[in-house]
Amino acid sequence: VSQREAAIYSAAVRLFRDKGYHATSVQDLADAVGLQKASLYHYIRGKEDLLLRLTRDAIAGHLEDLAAAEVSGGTGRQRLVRLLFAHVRRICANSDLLTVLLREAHALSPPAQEEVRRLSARYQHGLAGVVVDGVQDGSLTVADPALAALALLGAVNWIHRWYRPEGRLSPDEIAAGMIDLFLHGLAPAPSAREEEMQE
Amino acid sequence: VSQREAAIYSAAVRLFRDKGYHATSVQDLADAVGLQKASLYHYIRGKEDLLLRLTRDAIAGHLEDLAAAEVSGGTGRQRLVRLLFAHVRRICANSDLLTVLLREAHALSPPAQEEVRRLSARYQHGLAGVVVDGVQDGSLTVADPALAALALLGAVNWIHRWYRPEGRLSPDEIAAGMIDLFLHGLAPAPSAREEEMQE
Amino acid sequence: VSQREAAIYSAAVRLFRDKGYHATSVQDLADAVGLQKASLYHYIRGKEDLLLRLTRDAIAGHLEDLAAAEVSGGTGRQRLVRLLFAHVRRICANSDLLTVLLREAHALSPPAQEEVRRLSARYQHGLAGVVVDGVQDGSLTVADPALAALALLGAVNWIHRWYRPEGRLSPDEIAAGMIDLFLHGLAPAPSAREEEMQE
Amino acid sequence: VSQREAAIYSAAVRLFRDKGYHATSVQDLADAVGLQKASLYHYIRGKEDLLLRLTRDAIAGHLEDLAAAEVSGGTGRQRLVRLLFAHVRRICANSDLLTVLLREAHALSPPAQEEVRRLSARYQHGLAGVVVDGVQDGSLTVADPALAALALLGAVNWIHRWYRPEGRLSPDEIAAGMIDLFLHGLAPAPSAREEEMQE
DNA sequence: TATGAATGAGCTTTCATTCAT
DNA sequence: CATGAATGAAAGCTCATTCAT
Repeated sequence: VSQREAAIYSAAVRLFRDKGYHATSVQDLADAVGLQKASLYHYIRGKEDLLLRLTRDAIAGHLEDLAAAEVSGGTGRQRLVRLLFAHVRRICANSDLLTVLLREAHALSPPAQEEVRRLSARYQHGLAGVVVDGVQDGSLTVADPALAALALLGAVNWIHRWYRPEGRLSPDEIAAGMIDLFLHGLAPAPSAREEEMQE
Repeated sequence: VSQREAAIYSAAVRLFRDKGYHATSVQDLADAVGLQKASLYHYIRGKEDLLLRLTRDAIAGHLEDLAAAEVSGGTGRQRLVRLLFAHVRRICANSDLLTVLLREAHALSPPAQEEVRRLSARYQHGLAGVVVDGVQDGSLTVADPALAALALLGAVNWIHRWYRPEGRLSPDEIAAGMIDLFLHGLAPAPSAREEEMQE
Repeated sequence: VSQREAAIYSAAVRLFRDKGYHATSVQDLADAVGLQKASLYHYIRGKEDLLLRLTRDAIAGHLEDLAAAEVSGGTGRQRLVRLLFAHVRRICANSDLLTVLLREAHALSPPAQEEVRRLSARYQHGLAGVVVDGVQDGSLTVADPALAALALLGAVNWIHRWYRPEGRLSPDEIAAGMIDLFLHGLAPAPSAREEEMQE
Repeated sequence: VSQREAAIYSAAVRLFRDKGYHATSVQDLADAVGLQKASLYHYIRGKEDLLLRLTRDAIAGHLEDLAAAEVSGGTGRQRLVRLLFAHVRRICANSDLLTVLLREAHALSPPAQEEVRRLSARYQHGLAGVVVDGVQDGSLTVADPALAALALLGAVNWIHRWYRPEGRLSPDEIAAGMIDLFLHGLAPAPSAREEEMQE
């Protein structure tokens, strides 16, 4: 990737994040990198292709984290903790990119959407697999691992909507706080599970 | 609200959800309700106004749930459980609407976005307040209530991305499962918190 | 003409004058008279017909003035003075109407424009005729009566662009001042005509 | 200004003059210059901007004439004669442009209208100033110079409504005829001013 | 007499993309 | 590599008018 290409990608992330994919015109992109509209087409195939690449890159990073966690040693719980840390760090470092991924993927063509969906599902299943591992090796206890994985994913992905670099908590503090919550819950030590189930 | 207006609103929710706000043309909306484009303008002020109304309605429902939970009796934990149940039920019943709210709100004009942001913040703070209540009355134990509220919100809002009415779990089962997870965590009985913090 | 019709006409004059014919919507007219758009059509045949009637009325007034002047006695100069007084008074009393006539007549259909053109020409020729009368009876001296009539017409019609009821001069003062100017000119007593002709 | 821009401007003048600003669509303009609608927008910012430029240009020409007359030597009367000649020539050469200026300026946005009004007022005051100069140096005699300036302006601006290049009088003949009229008036040599004042 | 609903035609403008230079 | 010019398509919206009630 040339320098120009990198500039185009990062401008695209920022613009798509700020204005949205559809509201960002090719002219906006050209202005942001100091080129004419037509010149952009030496570097990109088209506006949608640009979004697709961004989207793919975003997921690819998370899949790398997943792979690293999967091959790392220790109990399932330890691997889950490592994965969540990596996930939160990546989100905080690239929150614009995740915003674009989650908000604009539906602007892609059906086949591209399908690809994104497949890659996302792979990550989700990997995460669930780590939870299952923890259950099997006794380091985790959970009634519905798939549901737990979805809850975890939602909680951490939501971070991109509120995280601010200058905020109260650093990425690692956010990760630690969430992991603590997920592992030990909100209830004080021994609790009667029955009562709160009835609304 | 006349019958036509209701038809327009529900068509808008479905179309905005399926194709996205920008990719849905006024012509699409007109076709969906069997009117000419121009006739739509007897019922709506414009496309963006339609989105704004939808968005407001979506948040208003959740704010009603919040108010109901706040005035309900019992411990903070009990109120939190009630609120989460209501939240999950509402999301599952109107998942398209939440999708539109979360995905398309940025297409609104700056003042409208600000309004949405303000209303959303009110809900978030209300949720956090319930958690704080629980901590104060001893029914909940949590280090960072604000962070916990964000985690809860993320986990339950994420549901709109995967919930299918015909799926394995009913809305109440989803709510019960998530609440169980949030209250008791993934870790088996007593746990040493220190170790897992180091990645 | 019913009261409603009169209200519609006067609202139309005001709106056409303020916003222009094309920029005035039927909705604007309806709002101005407190009716619904559709109800207006009980009183008017259509928007253009409304403009045509206004236009015809405007010229008709001036043609009445012309007829009155023509049958009045005295020298041509006296009749010219009377006509100009009447013209200025009418313009000042109805400056909005003249604005609409002069500015918006071209929005009419070709046949309607032709009618307006014909009526206007009749007035112009009548005015020129009075000038010719004055030349023939010795009360006026002018090289090119037709040109003089056009100059007079331009000067007095221009009044609608600057006259304000609250202004420095009353309509009669304006008329008197202009007539004085037209009759005696700007040059001091005897003047050498040759020099200023060469630029 | 490129050739295309010039073609667009002149087409706009002709079309706005023939059909009026509102009745001229961007499609009409595009057809007139042999481009697609969208291509026009490489040369103009928008339809109203086009009108504004035309309008500004129209006044600018007259203001140049004014400046030239003001710095020219001789008596006030001589300068007035020069200015009127220039004015008439310009109107006859560009009568379409003046038609657009006078008839369509009200279609501009309020700020643009204000600009046009200001520039027009500058010309009017300049003309009145020349008349005042003539009064002060004794070359002109007039009771109300401001009123006289308005009368002159009306008479000459009216020309755009009747001038035809193939007509009986050339622009210079029109100018000479009008100037003669304005300087010496219609009344034969000695005249009793009182009588004609009473209607 | 009054109107809510409806509409076909048209508007100005923006868009992503192509191509000759 | 870069770009000015060009374009087909489509966008959101407004319009004057009609008509059943």
